[in-house]
Amino acid sequence: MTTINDIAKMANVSRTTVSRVLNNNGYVSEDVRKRIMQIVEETGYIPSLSAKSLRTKKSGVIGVIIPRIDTETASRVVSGINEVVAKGNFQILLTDTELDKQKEIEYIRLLQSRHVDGIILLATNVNDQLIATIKDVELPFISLGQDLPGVTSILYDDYHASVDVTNMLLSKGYEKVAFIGVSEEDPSVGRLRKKGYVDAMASRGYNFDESWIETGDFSIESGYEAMKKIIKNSRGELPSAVFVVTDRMAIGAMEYLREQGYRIPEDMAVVGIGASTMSRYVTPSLTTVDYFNKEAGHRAAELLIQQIKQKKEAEKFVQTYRLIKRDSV
Amino acid sequence: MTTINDIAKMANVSRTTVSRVLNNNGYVSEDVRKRIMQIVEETGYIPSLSAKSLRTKKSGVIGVIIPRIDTETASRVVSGINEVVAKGNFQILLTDTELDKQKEIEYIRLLQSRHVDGIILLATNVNDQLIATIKDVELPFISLGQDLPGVTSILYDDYHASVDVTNMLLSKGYEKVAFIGVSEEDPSVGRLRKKGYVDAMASRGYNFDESWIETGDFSIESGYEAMKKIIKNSRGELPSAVFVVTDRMAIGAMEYLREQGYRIPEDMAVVGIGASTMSRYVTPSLTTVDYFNKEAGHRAAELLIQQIKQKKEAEKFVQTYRLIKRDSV
DNA sequence: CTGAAAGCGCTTACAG
DNA sequence: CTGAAAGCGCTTACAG
Repeated sequence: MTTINDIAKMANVSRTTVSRVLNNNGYVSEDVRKRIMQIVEETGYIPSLSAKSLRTKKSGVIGVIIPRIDTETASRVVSGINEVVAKGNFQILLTDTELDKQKEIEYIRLLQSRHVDGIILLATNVNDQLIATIKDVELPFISLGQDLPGVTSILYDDYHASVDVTNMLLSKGYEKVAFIGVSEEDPSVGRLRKKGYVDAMASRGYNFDESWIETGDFSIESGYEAMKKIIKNSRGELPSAVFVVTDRMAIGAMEYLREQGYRIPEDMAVVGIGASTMSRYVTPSLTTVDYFNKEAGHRAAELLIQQIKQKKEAEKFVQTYRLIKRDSV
Repeated sequence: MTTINDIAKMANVSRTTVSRVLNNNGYVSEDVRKRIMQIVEETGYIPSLSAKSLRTKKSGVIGVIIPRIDTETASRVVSGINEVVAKGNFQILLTDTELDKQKEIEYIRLLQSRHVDGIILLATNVNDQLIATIKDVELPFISLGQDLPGVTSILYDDYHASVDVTNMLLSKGYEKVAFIGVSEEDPSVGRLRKKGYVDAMASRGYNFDESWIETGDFSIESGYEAMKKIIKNSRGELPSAVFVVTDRMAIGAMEYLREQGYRIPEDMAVVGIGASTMSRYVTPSLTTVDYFNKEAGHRAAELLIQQIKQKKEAEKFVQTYRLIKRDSV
């Protein structure tokens, strides 16, 4: 491999000078600059960023921790992050926890040892060990989607989105609204979205049966199963609508309803969250909430880069959302 | 930041010894090992992989170049790659060309400068500059989805899949098969899939009108537009089926057909390629071809890791595929 | 079983 | 405008 020393020798200068032209800083005579650039071209010399990073303490890499990359939400976010970091000449070191909580923690440590310049975490849960681990991180750190104490967090407005969805359903005359959520270990998707539903129902004075509430695990199949349980358990008192906290589970629920011959929305209205591509092309098209995941990714990346340039206090940002009304309601 | 020297001092040993216990090689007395591990725990010391990598010439990072991460195919592949590299304690440095050909080349160089241990490229086109760039790469290199000369390539069986789809349509009595492809700059998706269609039609003695062939750009909208053009241009001679080379474009085509009141498959059968999640939940469900993207990712990662351990000759692997028959035919 | 020394490929004061 | 020297944090023969 050719190194800076080889180039220096070939150009008859010191490696200091080569470094200067490569990084474009400090004075170098036009002559020398040209000579060096020539040689760099000819040899196809590629400087070692490991060495540079060891020396400068900056790697130009930002670490991203996601729960699963093969998910529309995550891939949109990563795409958004990438768009802005690429402009700043950063690359993404991607780690995928495959939904394993323990790995969130492992990867935080790993990314530090890899000397990334900053970390963006898409957490699926919040626990003491995670919080403790993050507290020790001295790098710029952004949490996306979960509110992590002491950490700059970009949040979706889960509570209000959920209230809005429920109210919308109620206003349209669907009084018996069922709910399919996820585990409350996930504060954002599990707890807040459920709380929005519960509060909206209560504040409007509507009762709901416990049998109308089921829990899935984000998969399409779990939405299908949850819907099945709701139908089975609600003898007599069939709900007239179901609010599902993710589009994928909503699609599963629709699948079950279709199989059983229920008409959507006449017999049962369905709403999801996520504005997945699928939500638009399914029949009937699914009413859902757009969380602007890509923009959230942009935001996260911008904030991280800002923090890399200049350390800041932890702040909280709440993203906007938009209800998309379609044919399933 | 605490370094290996700090640990050494605190433990009253040389950094050589610390290195030995950290890497678990060479003899170290049980006593000393324990003492060191203690201190490592207490201080939360995290070794610098940049330094290690500079010294050992191995980074434990593999570079992945994709055309767009927010695409089901790409995210499945990346997920597959990640599953196997993570087991080998590698991480992925992700670069997204955003469909810019020039960036494929830039990123190949960039990844080299970052001292990745190997590169997996998902190319969308094949040109001389790209081939020339790759030839100079001394790292283990795998191409996924395009046949790159001199490079180990994992290929989908585009030609035969395409022949099979066309024959299936023909056998079912759809004699007038239209085709929506992509630019032939993309040898796999553009050229081979089209060739399969053309050859199958010809070898069975079916004629097809040039107006039945349109080109899209992978987007749903482009499928919609292509379908519209086919319908508009084929006055009188309306095709009875359309073979679309990607699911997304097929969904777009279906959308147009539905809007115009054509029944699928009675008035027009539709087939895609990709086995996207959407293809299954759209109405009618879309007949498509499963390319097993995740498995392709596994394969790519396995081969790359093999090559990292031991340099090998370039080989070509053709993945299997499966026709999934559903309601759109 | 343990340590001193060299070196990986860079950058950056410092001096001229 | 240019260079010699130190140092970033590790690992690895080599010697004992």
